[in-house]
Amino acid sequence: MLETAILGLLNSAPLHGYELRKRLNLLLGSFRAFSYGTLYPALKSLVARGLIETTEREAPAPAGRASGSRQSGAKANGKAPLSGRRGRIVYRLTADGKEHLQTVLASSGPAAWEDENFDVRFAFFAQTDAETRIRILEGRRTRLTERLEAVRESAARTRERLDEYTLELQRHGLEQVEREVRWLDGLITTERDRALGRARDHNAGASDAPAQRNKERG
Amino acid sequence: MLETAILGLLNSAPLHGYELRKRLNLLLGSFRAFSYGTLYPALKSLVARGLIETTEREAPAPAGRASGSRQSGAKANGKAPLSGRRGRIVYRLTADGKEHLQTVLASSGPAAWEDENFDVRFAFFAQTDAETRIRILEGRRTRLTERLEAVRESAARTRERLDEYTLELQRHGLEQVEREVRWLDGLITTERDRALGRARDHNAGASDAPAQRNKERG
DNA sequence: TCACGATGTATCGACTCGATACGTCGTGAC
DNA sequence: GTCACGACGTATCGAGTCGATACATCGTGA
Repeated sequence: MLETAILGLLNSAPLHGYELRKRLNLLLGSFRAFSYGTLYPALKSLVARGLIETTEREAPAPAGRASGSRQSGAKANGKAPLSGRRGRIVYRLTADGKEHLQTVLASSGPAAWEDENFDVRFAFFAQTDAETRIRILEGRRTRLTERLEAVRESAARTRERLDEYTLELQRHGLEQVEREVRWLDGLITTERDRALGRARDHNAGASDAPAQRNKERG
Repeated sequence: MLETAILGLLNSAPLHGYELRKRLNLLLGSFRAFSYGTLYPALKSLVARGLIETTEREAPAPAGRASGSRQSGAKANGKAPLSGRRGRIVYRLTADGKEHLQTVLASSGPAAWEDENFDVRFAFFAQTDAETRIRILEGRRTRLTERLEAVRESAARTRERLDEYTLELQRHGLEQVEREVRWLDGLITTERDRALGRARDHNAGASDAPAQRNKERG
């Protein structure tokens, strides 16, 4: 769900719509690509509910009418797209919004591992505590294996009625889901190992840097 | 696109809505699952445009008011769900519909290999001629590699700003798409081999059964 | 100078889903 | 027997989303 993604991004830094969309689509990569027709109504709704607020920074070229040169160091670095453009609408989390985000990120019900939500929840795992991460991953895994079972069963009942291309499509779809399950297995193992590592560190009092992956060199 | 899928299914046999949806979701397997809220309006639109027509067969338990026993051999076989229920609305292709379907199945433009259409087009490859099949597969492949390139590029520009979970999500997404490309490569090779086989058979005058896959035993 | 592309906000129509409503029919529990 | 439950069957509604589009500013380069 878009709203969670917006809140999650704004939790790191205030952003305006255009930049928000770019980061959103970078965040979710090849999975989804929210459009403005989705983004702007969502922002409006969030403002109306008091979860985010607008801060009209970067005033629209004040006083000096149509004169060309911009006043701030706009293209000075040449990298940051956050240069002084024109009346952009920058959104920021309110206290209510922060609270709501924490509630959502701490939840691990079915809503968290359904198709339309899982990737967003996963994208913000860095802001989610370890037990919730594992619960969501396991819920997702169960969900996928259930679907796998259902498809296999209904396919077995009607196998001979389908032409080869339909069969190939089904076979490919099943394979994709199976691969997803194996991916989840790897992630769950990693999370469990980390939890053990943290427990051990807690006993022995060592570093708390959980950033390295145990399968990185494989 | 749902409409193409409906026309394609009705091209094999007349069906009513409920059965149509079941076959639709079996056909597309784990990819999509059209709901009634999509199906019935689409049927209505197709009827309005004269591409399909309703045939009110299987009359609604005529005359014999509320008496229990059904008159036809309803559960006699126990397998066919097409037994004599109650006033079902059976849809059938019209001549216009058949023609439209042929036009659509023969087309191989960008619309055929975009995300939302490709799987439906693929599901009806058995009703599509070989050159169109290859063009669609190659178009799809090009589309995916373009997207791969775009995601890789934008990821390279912002790699260090992302946390490990976001990176893992991106990596997984890229891997899925890469696998899709390799799948397409295999299909394209198979199609090309078949085309050669057909050409050879045409010269030597042998069988025209194109059903076996050349990678089945791999 | 002026066309073009990037930046930026915003809306509209079309499509789709999930939930829901309503109704028939067969089956099995009690 | 009867009654609840699940399969079958048609249909609509609200909400979320996309793609196209509109409009405006600004920088760049032909």
